[in-house]
Formats: sequence, C-alpha cells, structure tokens
Amino acid sequence: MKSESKFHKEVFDRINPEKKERVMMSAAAEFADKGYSAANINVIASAAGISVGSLYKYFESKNHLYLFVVNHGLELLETALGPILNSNNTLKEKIEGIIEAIFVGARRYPQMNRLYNRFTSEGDSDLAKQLSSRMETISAEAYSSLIVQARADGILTAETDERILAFFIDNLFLTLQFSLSSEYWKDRMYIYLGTDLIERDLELKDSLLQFICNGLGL
Amino acid sequence: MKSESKFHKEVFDRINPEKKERVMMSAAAEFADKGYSAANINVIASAAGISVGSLYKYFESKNHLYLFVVNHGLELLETALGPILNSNNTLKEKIEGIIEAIFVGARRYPQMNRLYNRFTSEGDSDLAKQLSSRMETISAEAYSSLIVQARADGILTAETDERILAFFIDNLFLTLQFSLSSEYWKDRMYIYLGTDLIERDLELKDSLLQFICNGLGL
Amino acid sequence: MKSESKFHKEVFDRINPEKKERVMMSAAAEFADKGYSAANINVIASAAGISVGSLYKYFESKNHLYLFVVNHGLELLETALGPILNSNNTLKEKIEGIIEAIFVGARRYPQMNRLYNRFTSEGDSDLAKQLSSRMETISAEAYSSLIVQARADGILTAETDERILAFFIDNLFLTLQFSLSSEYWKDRMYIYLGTDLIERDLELKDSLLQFICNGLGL
Amino acid sequence: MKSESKFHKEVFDRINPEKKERVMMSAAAEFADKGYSAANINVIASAAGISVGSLYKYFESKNHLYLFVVNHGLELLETALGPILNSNNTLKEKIEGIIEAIFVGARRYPQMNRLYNRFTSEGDSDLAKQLSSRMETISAEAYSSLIVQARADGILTAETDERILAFFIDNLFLTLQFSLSSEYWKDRMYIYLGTDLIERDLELKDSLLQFICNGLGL
DNA sequence: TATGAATGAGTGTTCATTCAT
DNA sequence: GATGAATGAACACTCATTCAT
Repeated sequence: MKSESKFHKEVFDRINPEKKERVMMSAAAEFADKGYSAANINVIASAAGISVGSLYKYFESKNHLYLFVVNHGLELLETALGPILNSNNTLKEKIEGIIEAIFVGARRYPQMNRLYNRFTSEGDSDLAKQLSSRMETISAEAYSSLIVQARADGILTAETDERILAFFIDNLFLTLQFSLSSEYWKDRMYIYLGTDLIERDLELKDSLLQFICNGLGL
Repeated sequence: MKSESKFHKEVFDRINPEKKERVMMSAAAEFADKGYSAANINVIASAAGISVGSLYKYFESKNHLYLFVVNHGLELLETALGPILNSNNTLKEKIEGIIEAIFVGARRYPQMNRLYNRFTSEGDSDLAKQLSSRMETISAEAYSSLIVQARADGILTAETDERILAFFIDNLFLTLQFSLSSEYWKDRMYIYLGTDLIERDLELKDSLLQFICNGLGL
Repeated sequence: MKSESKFHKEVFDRINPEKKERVMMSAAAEFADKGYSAANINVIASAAGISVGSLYKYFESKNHLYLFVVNHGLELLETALGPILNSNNTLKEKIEGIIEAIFVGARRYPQMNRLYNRFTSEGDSDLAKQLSSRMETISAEAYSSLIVQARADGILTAETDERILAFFIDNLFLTLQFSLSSEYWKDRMYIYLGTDLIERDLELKDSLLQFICNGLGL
Repeated sequence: MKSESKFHKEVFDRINPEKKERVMMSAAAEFADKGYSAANINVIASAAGISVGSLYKYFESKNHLYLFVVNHGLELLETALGPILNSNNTLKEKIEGIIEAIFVGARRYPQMNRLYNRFTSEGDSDLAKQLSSRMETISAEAYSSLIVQARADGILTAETDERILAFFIDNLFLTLQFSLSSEYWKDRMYIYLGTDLIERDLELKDSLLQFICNGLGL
C-alpha cells in the first residue's frame, strides 16, 4: 500500500537515473543543512550539476522539491522497517532489529535523518500537512499490532494501552535516530553519555533493548 | 551555576520591564511560528510595539535575539525543574513531578516549547553552538545523580549505566514535551493515540510513569 | 499591392495547412489574451500541438511570430474591406457596408480584433515599425479617394480636406471595432450605452451611419 | 465626488513631494514605453533615484504601482475636463474647449496619454477592472448631459439617443488624444494627414469641431 | 524534420541592517 | 534613546532560445 503522492513532475521520472540521484542528494543535503527557508534552490541546482531551469522542469516549486525529498526519505525508512516487522521473529528480536536498523540507517543516510529531524519541527506549509498525515501511520500501526500480538501470546504483561506503549517505544526510536545524526541531538547525547560511551554502540543498543523490554514487562 | 551568556546589549536590561516582556513574547512567537530563517525582525518589532531601530539597540543581530529568546526559554525550563529535583521526594515521585511539570509547561508556555523544538533541529550558526553546549548539562547531571542515588538506596536494580538511563528518560520527556506543543509531534501523537485518548491526560501520565519505572526496574 | 513582408521562414509555407492554421490561431489567441511581452511561446506551441523546436523552425523569434500573426490579421481585414470599397455602391452604401463588415468581423475573428487593438498600443520594437508603416496605407487611401469621388459627384458639401475626413471616419470605425471586441473598450461602451442598448446593434449601426453622413454633410 | 481608490501605501503620502513626483514620472514613463509586463520595477526605481526596497515600501506590488499611475493620469484628465464642462459656454464652445484641452494635454503629459492608451488594451488583471469600471463614468455622463441640455435648448436636432452621440464624440476625442501621443497612432495619423498637415493643428481642430457639429446636426 | 529537455539571464519581491532626524 | 524610512543583496521562479537525438 505504497503512497501515491506525487511531488514531482512526470519528466523527473524519465531522466537519467544517475542525475536523478544527484538531484535528490543535493536537495537532501541542502535542506538538511539549512532547513527549508534558508535552503537555496540555486545552490541545489548547481550542486546537482544542472540548471535552475531544469530543476523547475522537474519540480513545481521549492516546496514540492522539499516534500519530494522528505517523502523519499520516509520511503527509505519504511523500506528498511518492513522486512523486520514482517519477519517471524519474536517481539524482542524485532525490537533489536529495529534498533540495529536505526544505527545502520543513521550511518548510511545521515542527511536523510537530519532532514527528517528538521521536518518534524517545521509545522507550517499546507503541503507539509499532506505528508505528515500519512507519515507515521505505518509504524504506528505496525508497532501497535506487534504489542497486541505479544499480549495475545502471553509474553507481555503490561496492562497499558498498546497504542500508548507503541508511542513511547517510537519516541525512544526517534530520539535515538536523531541523536545519531543531527547536530544538536548528537551534542546532547555526548553530554549524557560522555565521549567515551559514544563509541560503545553495543552497550547503547543493549541498554535500549533492555529498557524497552523492561518497560513492556517483557 | 547560572549561565553567564549575554546575548543582549546592556540597554535591554534598563528598559521598562513590561516592554522587555513584550519583546520577548513577540520574538518567541515569531521564531516559534516560522523558524529562525523565516522569522521577520520587522514583524517582531511591530508586534512588540517598538521600532526596528530600538530592537537593534537591544540586540546586535537577528541571531543574537534568537539566542537570547531560546536561552530565556531554557532558563524557564530549568527554573521549573529545579524544585522538583531538589525536593525530598522519592525517585518515583520526582519522575511523576517532572511529567506533571511538562504538562503544565506545555500549557503555560506553548510557544517556548515549540521554539525549543525548532532549536533542536537547527544545527547551523556558530553562536547556536555556544548555547547547545551548556544546554542539557543541568538536566543530564540531575537525572544521572537521581539514578545514582536510587541505586545507592537499593531501590533500583537495573545494571545499565546511569547516564544511559538518564538519556532514555530524558528522551521520553523531550518527546512528550514536543508532542504536547508542536504541530508535527502533536499530529503524530494523535496518530498513535487516537483522538479519544488525547484528552485522557491522566492515563498518559500514569502510563509514562509506569513505563519508566518498569524500564528502570523500579 | 499586397505586402511582400515575410515574417516567417520558408518551411512554414510547406507544412500541413491545418497545422499552419492551428499555429496561427494559437498564437493569435495567446498574443491577444496576454499581450506581446506576457505571451508565452511554449504555451503557443503546446496549444498548437507542436514542439517549441518546430515553432522556431517556422519563425526566427517571438517577435517574428508576433508580427506574422498581426500581419495576417491585417490581411484578413483588408480582404474584407476590398469588395466593399471597390463596389459600384454609393458612398453612403459603402459606409454602411463597412460598418456592417466591422460587426461581422468582430464576431468572426474576435481575437484578431483584440490582437490588433493590442498592437496599436505597443509602439516599441523596430520590427513592429515595419508593419505599422504600411498598415493603414490601404484604408487611408481608399477612404480618401471615396471622399474625393463623392465631392466630384457633388454629393458631398463639407469643405474639409478629404484626408482629414477620412481620418475621422476611420477613427470612428476603429473605435467601433475595438468596442465590439476588446475588454476595456467593451466595458467603456457599456458605460456609454447602457446594457440595454448593447443588444440593439441596428440602432447603433444606423446612428453611426447617420452621424458620419451628417459629419460629411452628405 | 473624487475617487477613493488607494493604490499606494500610507507612507507614499508622507514623503518629499519632489521625490513623489519623480517616482510617478519614472513609473509613468516606463509603463508607457514598455507596457505593463515588459516594464521593469528596478528601472523605475533607479530612474526615480530611489531603491527598489523603497518602491515596495510605497506600493504593494508592480500591479498596484501601475494602477496608481494610471489612476493618477485619469485624475489629471478629469481635472482638465471639469472646468470646461461646467462652464457657461455653449455646446459648441465646450466641444471646442475639449479639443483644445486634448491638444494641450497631449503636449503637457505625453506619457500619461501613452500610458492611458496602453491601459485600454490591457484587459487582464482583476485589479485593472476596479479601475475601468469607474473610469469613463464621468465623461460619459458629462457628455450625455451636454447633449440632453442642447436638445432641451432647441439647438440640437439629431434624433439619435444622446448616449450614442456622446459615445461617438468621445470616440473621436479618444482617437485624437492617442493620435497626438502614441507611437502607432501618430504614425497612422501621418499616413492619413501627410506630414505637412500634422503641423497645422488649427486646421485639424477646426475640422474636428465642424465634423462633430455636423454630426450632431448643430 | 520534429522533438522537448536544457539553459541561464532576467525579474518581482523580501528583509536584515543602517542612520539621519 | 527612539524612530522608521532607506538600502540593496539575495532569492524563487520564468521563459525565449538552443541543440542533441
């Protein structure tokens, strides 16, 4: 049930895939670095090695380009999450898998993560709303149903509403994701964990897994 | 250990306190609504009922004004947290108190919260770094020492590093804070909790307290 | 003494006549609607169902296309006028015929009329001058000679220079033409005549004929 | 019953009158020369010796500036016409006065006349409609009432509806006005009258007066 | 011949900052 | 101290024109 959202013009689908990639990367980098307002369309174009004119042949406006890139980032996320959630693993294994995926994603697509972070704090623009309304639905439902299943299987004792639990867990995931990629969040993590801890990924992963399992009464 | 940061000029301390308040509120509202780049200095001035010229008598630049307001917001936060952390209550009561304070703060200073949210995703500007470096220190240490103390008292069994635990807990606090005040986070919470749940503050508070206590093995 | 002006390239004469027509109509419509500067070549091409590339194979530039279309419109006008002026009718009948032709033309080629109107107020562009210099010559001479003839026949008493009279008469014709097709002129006519009068073509025609004949002392 | 239209911002009324004049003249010249679309705001500003920023402090947009200037031109026209129409002169004398005023106006405000000419052929823009709806009302009514009065006084025998007659007369006035100021119309007049005639203002004025009087059966 | 993607100079408009009053 | 008019660099977006296929 992939999203049908189309933030780009037809032409963009027909161009050289390598160029397409360059455009997306340049745009993601610029928006992630400067935020929506401060991002410069001309910078994006020249970083992608194309003309502004072309950019506007591909996207109707700065806004559309922005939404396209954010949307693309979200799709990457969903793609990474899908297999984990749909596997036959236990709840604990799934949570472990997600944590692992967050670490991998943070290294693989650092600017997509930063971009996503910025997006969450830019609540304006009507078009942005279109995105946000469909955005978390997938993980929200996925997490919730994981918990429902676990309860049914008798492995989960917490009486709390499963949607609330899913909410807390995703909060922990999201903050981890941001902490691994965004400037401020990274600094903040350093303050908490100290510079020595930051390298010890393993301890952080285990601790989070443990914390969540405890939280769920698992 | 109050911050010595001075983001404003001397004059600003000498003007009519009521006007001072108006300037801060206007600035906070504008920055919270539009983000740093899109915020308009002239709008802030006229909303505060003063001239741009005056604003530049009080602050060196847009950047300084921004940092001043963010800093002020952070001080409000710290002020609210202090008494709770320094009380004689048990760890659980303190956590409960903080959750309560987040709810109260979200209602009392909605735009300060939104402003803080925006700030966390705007990693540019050298000056901004000055702020962030001292920002979380207080709560980081406070939370950590809470846990150290609890462990010493034998009420806390989790073996995890206390700084990691403090980090997770603050992550939950921060996401709660944003979820109660910022556009995107609010929408996201609706998706998780459903519109019916959102009104039931009590259940949310209790659940979070329970979740954290479980996480700590309390 | 047909004009030798060639505003198009050779190729344009060799293409499918139907396509040719489409190009001219699209161009006329766009130029009439938006005026020269605001008209969009790409819009014209796609409205005509051809590529921009082709359009530039047919015409050297936007300017040439514009002049071509205006020129074409003028030729249509001349074509309509010719038979009337060269008939054996009396002066009064000829004037009546022209008025009638203006009404017919306004309905048949509304955008050509609007285009002509726009052209009369766009005095820039060197190329445009080429057109205007030959433009009115035909009707100017035709009208003048009509009057000379009438005077010779003793039916016209006005002593005024025939070229001046021809000028006044054409002024009345031109304003009628514009009033029947162009936005502003139409509105203006409504203001003068009221909405009730506008439908009574007959009265307007008769009145104009009468007014001109009186003016000529006919 | 002066128009209340406000196409400029308050500030524009408070600035140095000499600067105000410069702005209006520059804008009128640019719009008259190039038409609305091709006119360049930056050119207007620098011709007026001010910054673009200032121009936008005085007017909301290019459109508003345009309408302001056109409106101003119309007011000049009305101002010139008023005394003539309200005098105690005979109908013939009034017509003579108007013709004279057109000649004077064409010399005094050539670009206002060209601007007005352009405006009549630019029927787009919603804002433009606001203007046109009130535009001709004054002269329309003034001319009509002149004729009604003349008929009442028994000096006018034509049976035609007075509004139609007023319409024809204004058509002759308008074409004269344009012919004395606008590129194309001027060229066209040369074609009709020859270069020798153009200097003989007197003959042209007398002829027009005569032609109109004849048309009215005066 | 036909196409339509690519170009990039050009334009309307905004806004942080300055400074004369 | 306070004002708010003035500045002009910067930026989103357009469109006539070219040219590789």
